[in-house]
Amino acid sequence: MSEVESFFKSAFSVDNVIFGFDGGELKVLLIQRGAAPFRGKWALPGDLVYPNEDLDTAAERVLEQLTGLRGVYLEQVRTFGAVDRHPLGRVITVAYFSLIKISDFTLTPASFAQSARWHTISEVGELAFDHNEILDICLQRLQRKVRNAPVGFELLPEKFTLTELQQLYESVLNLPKNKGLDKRNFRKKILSMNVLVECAEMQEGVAHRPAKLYQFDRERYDQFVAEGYSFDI
Amino acid sequence: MSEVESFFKSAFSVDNVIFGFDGGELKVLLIQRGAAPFRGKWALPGDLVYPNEDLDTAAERVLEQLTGLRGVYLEQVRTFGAVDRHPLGRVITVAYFSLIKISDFTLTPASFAQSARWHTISEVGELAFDHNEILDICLQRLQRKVRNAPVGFELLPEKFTLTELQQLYESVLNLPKNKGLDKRNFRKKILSMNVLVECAEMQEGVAHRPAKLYQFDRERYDQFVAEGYSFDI
DNA sequence: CGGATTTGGTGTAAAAACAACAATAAGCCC
DNA sequence: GGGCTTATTGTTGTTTTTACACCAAATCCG
Repeated sequence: MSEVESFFKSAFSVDNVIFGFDGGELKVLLIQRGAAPFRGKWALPGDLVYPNEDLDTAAERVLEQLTGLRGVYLEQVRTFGAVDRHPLGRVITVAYFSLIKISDFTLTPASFAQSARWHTISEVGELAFDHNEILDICLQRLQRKVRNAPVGFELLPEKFTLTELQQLYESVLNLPKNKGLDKRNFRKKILSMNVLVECAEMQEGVAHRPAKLYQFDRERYDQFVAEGYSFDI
Repeated sequence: MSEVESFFKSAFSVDNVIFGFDGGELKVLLIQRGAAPFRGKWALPGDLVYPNEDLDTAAERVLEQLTGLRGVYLEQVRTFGAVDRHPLGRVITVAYFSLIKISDFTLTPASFAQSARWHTISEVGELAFDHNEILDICLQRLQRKVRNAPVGFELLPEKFTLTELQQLYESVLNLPKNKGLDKRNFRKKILSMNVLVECAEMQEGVAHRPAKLYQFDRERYDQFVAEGYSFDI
């Protein structure tokens, strides 16, 4: 223990809250710890930052090693630095959240090794370290962010239906099933922003009337932003 | 240099963007560096975090040592950790901003020693390290925050006029003098929130019609928040 | 003392945004 | 074809936002 203590005299790490959206629900990717402390407990994926590595790079690395994904949405949220947050020494951690299209997620050797698994937010139990607090803060940040920036699309496939988009918002914002958003008003609002383009294709393989597919038009959005527009739901 | 290098092998610091409001303008408190690197350059007040000190505590300490103030508004903003941000080694820094009533500010020995001085935002030149970037990010954060939380009052004296409050918003949000907020609409909006109470006193010593003084009623605000209200300007 | 100067304080009407609400359409399954 | 399931669409009343101009109260100065 004392060697470990000396190694951990003062270090910094990144932890990554990886959100995904599947089956109409917001999920978070957790790993099961294989070593002490908190062996066997679920935790946020994270790692120490290498001496010659930028913080963002470290967060990207953690994400890529676990999911195989690069270039996805990643945002720093806050740094957690309580003196006693790590039982083996002083470790402050910089928390990030990332948004991935869950269908792109592929199991990597690291995800096997760490028994990574998607958890519905509500079914997350007691996590290692202060990871419950970190998850909580990151979720709040996502909830704010999704309302004033078009980041929701990062969680959906390229082409999606308006119903899927609405379910995404209801799930992220944790709105009760019945007391959710009004379908007509939601469509009116999102379409009036002019950042969605209608694809030629329709939904396939469903046992009911197929819906139109839409895509987010980032170029047009960027142009609106340059003109002073601000996304708001 | 090499001893310094070994000391700075890996460390973390806090930097504090201290905002004040005076003469109708938003100001930031900077210090002039007395030692290398960047000797003589203006910089944000900051310090290394002690081994047994929480991050927030370190930020409070930096603030108190420089201004003599405790218990003022303080918020963590972001952590800056580019590998080369500090010329002598790896130092990541956690940026905070704080809001103080500039009239409460008293020069401490530390402020003399560090030649602390208030700078108007627009007249801030090139700062040490990556402090221009930090200042910029913190200012953006303040601009967002001031619109959806009642933090503006932290910059004003206990009792203030509605004109002062409006000037505060215009200054923080950097609105052009003439194309600012509409006086009537601003008053209507802020008063309709019911979080200001009219004092019995009036403004004194002005060479024109004196204005009513108001106070922010935090209790009432907290109660509204508990009921689901959200501040928004 | 009276007029000039300066800032404080107030209301209304038009436009836009928001909220509430339900009936028809299009495909699949049998 | 009939039943099932989800998709799609408009209107109306209410609230919120915006735009806009005049009188009031105090000091200053002649």
